[in-house]
Amino acid sequence: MVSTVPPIQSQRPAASAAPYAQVKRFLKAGLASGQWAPGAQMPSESELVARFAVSRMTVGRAIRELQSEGLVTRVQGVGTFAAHLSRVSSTLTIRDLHEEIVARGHRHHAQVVLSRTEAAPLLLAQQLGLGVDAPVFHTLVVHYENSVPLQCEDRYVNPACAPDYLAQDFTQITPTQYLLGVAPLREAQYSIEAGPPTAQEARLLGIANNDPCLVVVRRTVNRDVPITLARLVHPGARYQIHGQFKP
Amino acid sequence: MVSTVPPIQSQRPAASAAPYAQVKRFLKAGLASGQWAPGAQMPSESELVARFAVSRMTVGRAIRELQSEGLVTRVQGVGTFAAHLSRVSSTLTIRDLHEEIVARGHRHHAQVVLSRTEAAPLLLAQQLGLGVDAPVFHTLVVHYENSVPLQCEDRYVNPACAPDYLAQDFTQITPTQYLLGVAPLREAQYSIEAGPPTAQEARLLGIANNDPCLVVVRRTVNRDVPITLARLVHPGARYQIHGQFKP
DNA sequence: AAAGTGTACTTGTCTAGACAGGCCTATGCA
DNA sequence: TGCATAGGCCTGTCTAGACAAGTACACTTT
Repeated sequence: MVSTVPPIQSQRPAASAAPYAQVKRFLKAGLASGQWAPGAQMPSESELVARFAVSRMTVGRAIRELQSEGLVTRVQGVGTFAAHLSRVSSTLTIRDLHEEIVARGHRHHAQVVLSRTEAAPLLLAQQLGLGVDAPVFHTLVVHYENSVPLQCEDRYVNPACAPDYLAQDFTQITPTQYLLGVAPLREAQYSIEAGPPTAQEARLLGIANNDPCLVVVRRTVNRDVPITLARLVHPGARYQIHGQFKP
Repeated sequence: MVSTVPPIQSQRPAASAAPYAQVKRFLKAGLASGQWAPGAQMPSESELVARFAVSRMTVGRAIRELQSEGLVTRVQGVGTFAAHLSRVSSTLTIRDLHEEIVARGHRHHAQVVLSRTEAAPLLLAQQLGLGVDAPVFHTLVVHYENSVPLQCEDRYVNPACAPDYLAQDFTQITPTQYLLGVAPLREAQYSIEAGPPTAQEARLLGIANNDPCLVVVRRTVNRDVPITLARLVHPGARYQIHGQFKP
């Protein structure tokens, strides 16, 4: 057996994390404690290099990650500054409803109310980049969590992107899941608002005509080709979006 | 004058971006075009090193940034894989309302309906980490955009975090702005839901008692000390949250 | 056949030094 | 006084090589 060369880089004790993570933690702690008020200048890279006895690449990575998290601002030639946290931003995730329900340990089932081809009226045609009266697929599916209606999914699909869309059994696979498999997602726009349900939605969801609903309208696009436009209506009393912001 | 050493690193032509950005762009383009379907294995670091004639640190940075954007998944010892975009996630930013209105080029003004100290009931005391019947600050402010009521801000504040809270003139500075200046923000939780306004909120917002409202409940925490609990009620017809997802 | 072993490949991380370029200020000259 | 310039400090980026550690697979041994 060949004798091994003594390791140049000592192995870290399990207790302490990677050096870049330590630097990052130090800076985060200072920001959280108010040591650097918003707008204040933070230690320069070379100061941190000296303090932690690591290379500049390492502190650079730590600071760059904080920057991408929006916690610090950097100006070339000037320095690094604690960011003004004037906005609370967090990653909002809109998951497929089936996934969400199953993750809660509940049963999900769906009821297909409508599944057919229609002629696109002007507004819809514009949204999907089609001509007026061009054929579009239209489905209306109600999703249940433990037998309670939770979402009314009114969806229009561009036939060019998913020609076999209407042939699917949407009690077995959600439209979202099917479309993600068929057309890679490139871009999505959504709006979240509160509003009344339509008469049909109220009936399908088992709520009153003036019960507030959380309405998510989502439009997905792939390489400038619109794929689908969906209106997801949830009874306000049964559905909330939760989020968290944590530096 | 001392003669300069010939540069080892050739300067880049202005047209092409930094090498790490080029690698990143190449990978993004492949993901967008469907060259690597979700779950498919992507080129390894060493392949990219050979293809782009750059160092491993450079391709590593490119891939790591894609990972932090959620576009790829990496497994040590195995490889890098195109991510399943099974969830549409985007950065949701809840901005201070004043900022938001001014950014739209509109006028903002506020009306202070209530500003006083109250004794915390049980549920509120729990949320703010106080004892039952401990004093809390309570403000109720209505925000207007171009003289139309847009938000009813019902807020409770932990006096320990902002002793001078009630002395502020909230027609001049929003509670959010003041609190951000006084107590560095460390953590926020929020929920978004649709619901009816209270009778008082309906009156203040000039809407009917059963008009749907978009309600954001936000709780902010600093180093395990709760700062404030806010209920922000918006008329459903006048306020929407917009978002976008773009790799 | 089952269990262990070695090896190749992959990502994860770090270093020491280098060049590039933006910004600020002190210095010197007109 | 006003302007131009030269340092000095800062971030932005890259390199070549190294060690660490996880995974997969073929091969050997029991």
